Amino acid sequence: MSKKQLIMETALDLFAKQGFEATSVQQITDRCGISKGAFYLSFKSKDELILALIDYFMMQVTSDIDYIVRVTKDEELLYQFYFSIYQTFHNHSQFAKVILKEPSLTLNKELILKLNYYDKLIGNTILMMIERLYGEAVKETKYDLLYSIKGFMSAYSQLFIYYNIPIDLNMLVESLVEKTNLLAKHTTVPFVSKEMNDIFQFKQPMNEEMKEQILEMIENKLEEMEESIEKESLVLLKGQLLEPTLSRAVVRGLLENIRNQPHCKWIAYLLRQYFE
Amino acid sequence: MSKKQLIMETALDLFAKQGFEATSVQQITDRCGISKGAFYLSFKSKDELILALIDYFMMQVTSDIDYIVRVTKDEELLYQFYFSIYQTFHNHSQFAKVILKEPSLTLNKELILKLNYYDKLIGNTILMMIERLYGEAVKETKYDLLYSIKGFMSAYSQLFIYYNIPIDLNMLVESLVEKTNLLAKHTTVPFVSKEMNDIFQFKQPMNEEMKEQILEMIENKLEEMEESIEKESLVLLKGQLLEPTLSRAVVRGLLENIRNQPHCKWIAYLLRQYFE
DNA sequence: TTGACAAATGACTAATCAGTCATTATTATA
DNA sequence: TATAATAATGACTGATTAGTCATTTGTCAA
Repeated sequence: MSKKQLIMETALDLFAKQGFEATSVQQITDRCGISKGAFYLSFKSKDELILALIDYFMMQVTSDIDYIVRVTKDEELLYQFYFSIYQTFHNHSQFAKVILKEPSLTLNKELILKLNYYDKLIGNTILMMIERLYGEAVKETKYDLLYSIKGFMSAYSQLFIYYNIPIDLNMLVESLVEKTNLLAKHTTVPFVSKEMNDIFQFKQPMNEEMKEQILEMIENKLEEMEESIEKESLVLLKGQLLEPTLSRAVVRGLLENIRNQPHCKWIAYLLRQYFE
Repeated sequence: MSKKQLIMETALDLFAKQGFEATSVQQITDRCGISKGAFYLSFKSKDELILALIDYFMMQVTSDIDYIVRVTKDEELLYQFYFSIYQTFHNHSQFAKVILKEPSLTLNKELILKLNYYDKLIGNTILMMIERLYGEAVKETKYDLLYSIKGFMSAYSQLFIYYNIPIDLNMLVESLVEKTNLLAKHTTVPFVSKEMNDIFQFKQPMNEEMKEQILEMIENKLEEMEESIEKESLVLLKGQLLEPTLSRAVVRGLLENIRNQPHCKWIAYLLRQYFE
């Protein structure tokens, strides 16, 4: 494990237990068995550490959910969606604690923006799922459905983030699927309008700047990769980004190729957004 | 306004903006136009201040909701319930920010216990409402309904706590009433069981110790009250607490008498719990 | 073995902040 | 008005902590 990763995992544990502000850099480095100075070789500041933590986990979560929504067939989608959400909460419960408990951290505007940004991305994915599953039927109420789903996620997550109760995940998910379907099929009174939702999630359309960012990420990634199918795929995708020549099917296949390369999930997610 | 109150309101603003840890006592006292020493005449420590803030607001909220649930007739109950919740969020949005953003505050176990305590009380009130409205029909699913309602509360509260969007409160409430009724009437797959819920909300039955506490509060209150119907009512209620002689109807009336006396809401709430 | 480079150290600095207390100001009382 | 009692002050203390940097340790290639 790299030093950076060691610091991140150690810090995560401590933040989950004590909170961000109450955890000193000294405490982190003591626990890691390294010196304080070594910490500053990996991170420019303590703030940079928490931002890195958020990126590290939220990228995973966001791209996982997006992938599920895109590849799962309709009949199983809602089930798989909730299943993946709660599995993630379970696998990364330490991180979930930090996020759910500490959206304050008012010191840092950047942090709030970051959390907002990922919340927006996940919201868009959920909306996409709602539209696919229920179509025109929920035209008026889809934003309410989005908020209801978010409500279910937060209310039920508390149940097993703080306590280690053995959970029948299948039962939980079945229960939420039923509730979601009920609301989708019978709700008639809308409250959240498109405009209201947009105030929070004003769309950031993919633009040239974004393209540059993706390109840069790909190039960094390519440098550290060894020759392989994955690398070849990424090279082709880079070409497609610069000048679109490949068919949609080929692109889809190439994305599938790189998806399971560690750290490539996020690039795959961004490219998927860009190409559509 | 008393000095204590001035400090509490000033601190609330600052905590809502900057968070608890990031706000220094100096900052609070500067804003109040008093010295740092004066702060410590009103509060033993900074921690005591946040605990006092939580008590001050949560007592109001808890007793308000409980009152609504007890006096509103079934047909309007759900509407009035949500209406009161969101009105409270709106009126005390600064406080809501502190609470919703800062359930961490990991320094202080006492604080977490306190928040848990009020959450439990409110949960019990909501459960009482659910049982009254839907009865046996939701025997299996009432705890899920409780979590769904909590989910709605938190998801929708975000909408207008952080942004000052003009809100059609009536529409919001209608929309949540419909959702709640839908879930209550059609949910068949339960997930949260009584036992699971009890792990969080293990009942603290009213006991002798509680009785002593209420008595002490009443006596403190009586000292600062002037002769009035309210004082007379409170004296009678104190008698009833020591030795029950009055009829239920009389007790109910007396409680109604003191309910609107400032600061008596909480005593009324506790007495209501005790007498039933 | 030597020397050059990089990695790691931890004592130190400067800043912050909760809480104290000797002193001063204000108010109530006689 | 004089005296006592109470309220308020703010400089100070001690503790903590983010971040720095001169020094040491480790690692190679020559």
